Amino acid sequence: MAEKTKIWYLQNFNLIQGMDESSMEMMDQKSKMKKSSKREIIYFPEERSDNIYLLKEGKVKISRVSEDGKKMTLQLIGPGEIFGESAILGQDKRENIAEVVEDAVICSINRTMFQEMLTNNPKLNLSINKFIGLRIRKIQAHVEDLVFKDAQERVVAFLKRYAKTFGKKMIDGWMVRPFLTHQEIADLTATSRQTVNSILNDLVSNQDIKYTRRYFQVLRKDWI
Amino acid sequence: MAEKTKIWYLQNFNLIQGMDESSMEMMDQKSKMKKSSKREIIYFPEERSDNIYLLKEGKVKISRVSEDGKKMTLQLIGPGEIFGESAILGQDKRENIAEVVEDAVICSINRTMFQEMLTNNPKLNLSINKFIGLRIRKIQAHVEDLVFKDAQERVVAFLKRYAKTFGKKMIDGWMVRPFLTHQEIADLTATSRQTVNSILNDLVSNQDIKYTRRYFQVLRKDWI
DNA sequence: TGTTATATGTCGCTCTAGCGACAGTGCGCT
DNA sequence: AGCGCACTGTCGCTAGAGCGACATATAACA
Repeated sequence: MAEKTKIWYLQNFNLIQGMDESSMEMMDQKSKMKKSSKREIIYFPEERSDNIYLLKEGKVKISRVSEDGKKMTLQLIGPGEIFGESAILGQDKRENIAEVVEDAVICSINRTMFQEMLTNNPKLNLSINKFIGLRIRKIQAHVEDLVFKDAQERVVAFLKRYAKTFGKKMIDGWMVRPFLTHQEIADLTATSRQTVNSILNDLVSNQDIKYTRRYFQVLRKDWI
Repeated sequence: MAEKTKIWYLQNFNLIQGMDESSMEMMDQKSKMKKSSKREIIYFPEERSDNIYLLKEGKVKISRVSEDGKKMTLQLIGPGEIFGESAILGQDKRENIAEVVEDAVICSINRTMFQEMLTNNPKLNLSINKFIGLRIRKIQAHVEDLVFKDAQERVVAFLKRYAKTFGKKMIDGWMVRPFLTHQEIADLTATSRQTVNSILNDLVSNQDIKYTRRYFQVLRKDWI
């Protein structure tokens, strides 16, 4: 893997900004960059949490399965985000599944190594804390949605977030490509496939959104 | 406030174990200890996150209110636990409400001060990270419950946790005192007062639990 | 100890949304 | 081009649980 590219990637993580030169170099040397294609699993539940990951390109889905086999998606990770951070939060075993849902470039760093960098870089530590705080707030928002919002509101809230996180601004609204299947949205919003279907159709006929399998577009200006 | 007591309290926080002597002393000098009685509010939403808190005695409820005024309790904090940790996670304003629900002794530490201690004490940092990880896992478990469990299962799961966290082992099962009102349990489990009522009655007639306003007791051995 | 406020118990109505079933559609692969 | 599979669309049934209403019990406080 070309070193130049790797450093370029690294620098584009804002949390890396806090690092000093030597750590930066260490990070570059010690991290491994790898391409992973759709459906590849980065880690399973019960696996040891040995690494933390930086997602450079693509999308990764963090999910978990209940005892009776039901699926729930916790979050979608986009380019520039960290995942598997439980490794540095004192969790020895994974509880979630990390699966590549769009061809990805992922950088992995050994847990101990990262720990070490943290203690040597108060600034990096600060950035990481900020990131963790953000993550907590996201999960809490998830809880809030589940408690306060009905199915329709949850799906709409998700679509807004999806467009904001992964979309690009176009002349006629925000655009994301590709789009998800109804089932995937159902898993993300704790609803059923059929419910997602009817909600999406309502939104389309209401001219709020437009979509095919290949893209998703928000038409309403006040959505984002 | 007697200094002896304060130090004793501090030492009983396992996360404090990682600190060196001087930080320990600093913590002791710089932290403020205060008694707060039921219904007192420690912080409100929108307030600046200037402190983090250690709860020494009593119980504190972390909750939030939705735009349309509905309440949701996020967690109950017990003796020996930290709360308000968002202050060191890059969150400038509170999003939750912290309210004393049982007469409490609370120690508060300035955010900047704590930050400083963190950078000087890698071990303390590690402990804090562990604690944060635990908190994240708890919130995720909350999400999982909301998605996978029905009302009855959520209430039962909560009661188990409640007994385990706050209870003492007696001859005939785990005992907590005092108990909560049905409404409080409803807020904690995202159900309604009436539903909690009927579930609790079922559990009582099933000899799983026993309770009055003053205490709560788990009779089934396999619950904990 | 009486009075008031708060908590509990119970009923029945209503509505959301999950689920099975099955038909229709279109994407991808050879 | 054609076939098959995965995704989408629709319907109707049903269970879970929220909610209002009201009666009763218990605590709190003067």
